[in-house]
Amino acid sequence: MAYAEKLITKCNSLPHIKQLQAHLIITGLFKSYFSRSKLLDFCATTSAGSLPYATFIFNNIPHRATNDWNAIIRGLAQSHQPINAVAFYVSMQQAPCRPDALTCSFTLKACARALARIEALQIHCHVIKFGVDADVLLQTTLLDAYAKCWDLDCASVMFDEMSKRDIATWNAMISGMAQGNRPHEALKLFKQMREIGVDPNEVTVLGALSACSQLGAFKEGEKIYDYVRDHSLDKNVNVCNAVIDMFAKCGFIKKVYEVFSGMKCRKTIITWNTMVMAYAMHGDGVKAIELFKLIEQDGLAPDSVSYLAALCACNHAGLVDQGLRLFESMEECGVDKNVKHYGSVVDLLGRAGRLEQAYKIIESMNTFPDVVLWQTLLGACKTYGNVEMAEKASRKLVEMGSHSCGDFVLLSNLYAAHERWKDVGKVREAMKSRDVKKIPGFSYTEVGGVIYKFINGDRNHPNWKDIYQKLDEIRFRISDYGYVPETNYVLHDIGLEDKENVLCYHSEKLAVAFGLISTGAGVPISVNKNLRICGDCHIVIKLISKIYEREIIVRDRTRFHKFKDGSCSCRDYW
DNA sequence: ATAGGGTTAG
Repeated sequence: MAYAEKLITKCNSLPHIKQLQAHLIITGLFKSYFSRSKLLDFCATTSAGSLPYATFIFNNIPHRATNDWNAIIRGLAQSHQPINAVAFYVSMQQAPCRPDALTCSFTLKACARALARIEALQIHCHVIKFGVDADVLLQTTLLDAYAKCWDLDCASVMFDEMSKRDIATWNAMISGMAQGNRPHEALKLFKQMREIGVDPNEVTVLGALSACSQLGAFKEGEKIYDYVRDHSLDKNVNVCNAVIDMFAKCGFIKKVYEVFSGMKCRKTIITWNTMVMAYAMHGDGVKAIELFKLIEQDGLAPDSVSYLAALCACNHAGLVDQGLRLFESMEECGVDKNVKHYGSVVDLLGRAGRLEQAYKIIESMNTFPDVVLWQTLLGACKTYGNVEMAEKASRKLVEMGSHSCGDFVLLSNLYAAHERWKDVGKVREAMKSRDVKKIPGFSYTEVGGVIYKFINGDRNHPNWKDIYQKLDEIRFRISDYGYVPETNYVLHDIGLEDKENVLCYHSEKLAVAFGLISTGAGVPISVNKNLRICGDCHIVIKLISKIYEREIIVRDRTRFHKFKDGSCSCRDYW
């Protein structure tokens, strides 16, 4: 009775579904589980249906088949509470029917969304127990679930042990690596895949481009863009967005506009947001806001990310009042403010020294401020020497159980600057009593098509001695220009000499020194840092750009710094 | 019993 199944897909509201359900019951088709599960699946997984109603139907089925369970699990896996699918799967184990490959597939999808690694592992055992482990699709689902639950090592083992891999398998592994902060491995896999003759598709290049963005690997990125054009993958808007993002993060703002204006497919809000963010990162606030204003003309509505990008642009360009106006206009534009918008505006006001106003905005929030907000305010207090406000912010951070080293360093240094040594001691004690974590800083730089990674104080590079020697030379030469190390950025509890040493071997300095010794005169040096560039490095690199006559481009966590002739494109406002 | 499942940017 194929007509009933065809009718199901034509339903576009719950009353339609109910009518069809009534029809199935009257004609006796409800008992034939094919039509019934189709109805259930449609009701549980599409926007026309309703998961609660599907559950209601399910509960009224006297003899449930595997497919009935599958429909509900699939619906739950897509819901806001994917973990419920796992609970449902568990209760299915008591039912008379057996789970099949699809049951496992849907449940694994739920595990991936709920970041439930242990549960994914348990389903994996079931997959073997039920004898469906030879299924390539299911193996890929498993691999993807492990990767999404941050167990990339397990995902790799899955991948290595698979006897057959298709394009989706490669894609799952490449995107997994790219999204799991292992961009090197993502690119390695991408190359391997091409070597054995598997043709990347639009999903593959999305993962590979994302890896290039993270690494700032422009040579690799350009090659992928060539491939994209040769294979007409640029008719896919997602691919265009990823290409734009890649060029933006690799520093090629001109290319960004070229790709954007040459797009033949319809732009989405993500395209526009990527563009606004690109100009924000490059410190061109005016251009970013100009693009932001064009969004509506393109028939699209700015969303919360658009506003965040625009606020970020105001931040990086020091457009304080414009940013504030934008922030205040959000409500009437029907866009909800989230903690990131607040963070951005607190940063904006904080940098301008408007600390009281920033504090009031935090107080006015109807959601809980997060750690980052207080850290932002604390940073501004440090800059403007406001001890009282800094204590307020620090107290909040301590209450929230901060384990970040930077928070303690900021407060400690502020006390030290006001010679409140007792308080400095208290902060030191607090640091000892909790397990204060320091996120390791690292930098990438590309020389001759090879990407080198440097960690703070790193001696792993084969030429580390030359690099350190170069840094000594730099230290000597810049002191002629009146350079004094900005030891403010290091905790005041170690000797001055040690402090200078800690600063001197920051990963971005190592990368720049390596660039100086391994590239020819006048060749620009690009460095890519995972954290924000520190104040001392900022000063030193400005001087290097002057003394060594080199253009140095540093991309930090939030933006680009272009150093030339002793000054930086951020105009020391970042 | 029929079919359905995996990979996707800001």
